[in-house]
Amino acid sequence: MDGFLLDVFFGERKGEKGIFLVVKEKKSKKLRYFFDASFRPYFLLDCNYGNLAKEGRAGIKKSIGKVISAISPSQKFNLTPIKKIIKNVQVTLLKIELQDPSLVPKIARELKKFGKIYEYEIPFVHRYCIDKKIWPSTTLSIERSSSGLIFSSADYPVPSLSLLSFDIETYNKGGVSIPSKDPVIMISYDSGNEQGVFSYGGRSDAVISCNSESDMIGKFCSKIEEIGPDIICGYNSDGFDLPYLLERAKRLGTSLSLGLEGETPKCSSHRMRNSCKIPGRVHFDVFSGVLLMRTVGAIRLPRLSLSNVYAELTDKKKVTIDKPNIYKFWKKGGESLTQLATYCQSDSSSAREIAQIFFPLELELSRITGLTLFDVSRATTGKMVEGLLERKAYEKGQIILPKPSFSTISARAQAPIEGAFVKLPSPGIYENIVVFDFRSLYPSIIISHNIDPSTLDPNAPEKEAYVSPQGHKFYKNKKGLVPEVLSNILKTRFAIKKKMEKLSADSMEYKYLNARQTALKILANSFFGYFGYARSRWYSRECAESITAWGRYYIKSAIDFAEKNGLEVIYGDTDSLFIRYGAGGKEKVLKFQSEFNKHLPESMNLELEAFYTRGIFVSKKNKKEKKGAKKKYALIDEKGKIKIKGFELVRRDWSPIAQETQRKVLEILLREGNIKKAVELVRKTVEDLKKEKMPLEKLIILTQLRKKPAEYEVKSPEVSAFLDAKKHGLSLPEDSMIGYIITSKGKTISEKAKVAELAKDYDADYYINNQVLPAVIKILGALGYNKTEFLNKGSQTSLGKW
DNA sequence: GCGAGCAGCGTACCT
DNA sequence: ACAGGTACGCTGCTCGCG
Repeated sequence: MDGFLLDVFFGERKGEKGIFLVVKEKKSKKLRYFFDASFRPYFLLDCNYGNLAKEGRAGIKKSIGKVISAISPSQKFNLTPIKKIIKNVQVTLLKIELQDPSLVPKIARELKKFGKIYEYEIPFVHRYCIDKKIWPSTTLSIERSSSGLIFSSADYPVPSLSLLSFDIETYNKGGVSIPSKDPVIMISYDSGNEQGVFSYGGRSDAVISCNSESDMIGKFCSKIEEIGPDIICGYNSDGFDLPYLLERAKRLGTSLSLGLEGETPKCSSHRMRNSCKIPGRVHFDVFSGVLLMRTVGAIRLPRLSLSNVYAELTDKKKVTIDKPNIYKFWKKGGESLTQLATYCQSDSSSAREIAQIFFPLELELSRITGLTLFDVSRATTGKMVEGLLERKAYEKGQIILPKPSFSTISARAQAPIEGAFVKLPSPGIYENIVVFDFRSLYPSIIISHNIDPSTLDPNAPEKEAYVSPQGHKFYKNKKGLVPEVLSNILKTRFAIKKKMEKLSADSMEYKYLNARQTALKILANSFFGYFGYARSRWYSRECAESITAWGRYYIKSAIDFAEKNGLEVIYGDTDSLFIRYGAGGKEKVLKFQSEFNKHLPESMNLELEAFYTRGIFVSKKNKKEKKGAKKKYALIDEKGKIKIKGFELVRRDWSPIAQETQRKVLEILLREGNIKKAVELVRKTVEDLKKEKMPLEKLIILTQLRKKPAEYEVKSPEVSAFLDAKKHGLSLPEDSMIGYIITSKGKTISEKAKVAELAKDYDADYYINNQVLPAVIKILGALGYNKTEFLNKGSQTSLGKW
């Protein structure tokens, strides 16, 4: 049978316990389960197998037997020798096969006394896929034999997968809905071809009327079964919709059969995060896709609410509703119910739209890493790298390194490695700037110097090794695991990019390739972090610090080389350098680039990022020494496009009025170079603030509380605003974004800070002197505009400080 | 008792 | 729960002075 491997999970169904594969059959295009109970979980023991006497073996068997008889007496086990490479040396280990995966870590720990244990904490589903050499989210052929399932590759394209989104509304009279008492009042879905809203109680043409909550849940489940989607998605459905529905169904004594063949979702909670499987389909929580986008820097939003994310990704506004009154809309019925239905439907539809944007990327990440779609969509980049390395290590016959112990993790975390180099800029405004950067600096360093724990050897002869700036040696000949995996990733990505050049950007092929190259890029950029990640299996301090040391070496070499060629390097950070060039200087900088590239290893390259007509660097604030500020600059390119980094206006913890004023000042200076106009603008803003006519929403400062309020040592304005709000009976979730305004009442700034909902006025002096002026003064200062000038022409009071 | 100066906390940014 | 480098506001302390 040919099909697409949608999911692999371990569980129990119809009395059968084991591995289930969920496959979309090629012919029927239908989903079906394949059950395989033949594969045994196992771990490895390094007990000096070659010299293991009979008594030793008997001792091991006895120990295993002891644990088994205490927990699960009917369990069988099996011992066989197996060869693995540990640190470049082939050794024979004892493979201990068991029946129940949950016994693996327990028995492994018991056998520690006989030697070092390995591969006892590999998730069973992943273990199965690795050993069976099957890749989730790919097509394959399956045959059933007496000894379980047999796989071979099937060469046909990935079928299109159907995606249905849903959303629920809950009764919320008491503020936050509590699943033990507040019913689900509405459910909507969108499959692309079909939308619908279920509700009960009131009547409206916009809803399919149900008799009760449980009738509604039943009708929803029937609809899912009828449509039979491959993927079910929602927004934060791991954290809210599915656990809520499950709890309601349980209380109502009804089933929530959203899975294939009536299976019900299974929710589990792991380290604060909840996840819900829907057996036989893939439950894709769009929110986890959003989190991934945030970690790779693709989106940056103060709040990751559905409406914010939707607006950011599609440039469209979503229907909204007065959320605290949702229960009233429902109760009222009629037009109100229609309104609520429209809102609920729009939540489903926008979640689906976002899911469609992310899905191709998630699919490729799954295909590349070998993690299931379910797992990869919930994985951090560290988990993805780990999954891929586990597989590749197995393919090469290498041992999968163990997870570090708690004490190892904390020891690693306490000794951070030295990072990148940042060149100190001189404050000022510059004309004609060119920016060069090393694309994929760290990945290319890893490849060109064969950096890997297995190639690291302090005793390597200098001739046979790459020697890092601190003297770590890496063998040149035998290719390391990470360099090998990484160079395949980069090669593939390069080939894809080349292919894309010939395609039109709106073709299906282009979109698919773009998702694939993005997935490869995300992975490539994660390997360095994984070496230095305290919880990493392949952690290597030497590798991580060699990478950054070589990184510093290369960027400094580029700067030196440029300066030796008479060029002025004004700034550089990690892998980039900013050069000022004079009249006719374009050829000169391009010549520098090509000359410099001749000195680099093959896989490394300094590339031209862009030419800029003007740029501004400022000095640091509140420091006596007039040093330039790093990681803060504004540039305008030859097409008039402005790029701003690090300034207050890109930081959400500054008020919109300060951000807006700073943006306008930078724009005026970059586009027109008109200082007077910029100063005039600032003065006008200050006047407006002083008249106390500034709308309050322009004064809201956003800050995230990253700890529980009680855990703070210092009572900062945002903490103080939170506590004040709580005193006023406002229910704000802990660990959330606080929007506050500095009001006029109070002595310290913290006392004056009130959450936006409670603020009635604002402290003009604070917004002038602590927000707007600090945001612009350094910029104007960089242009030789000094405070006396400001004082003379400026209006009295508030400018006095400057 | 009080303001200046500074260290440390804390957040959000850059690559 | 991928890395380190950096800016900078605010609180709360120390210190010197009266």
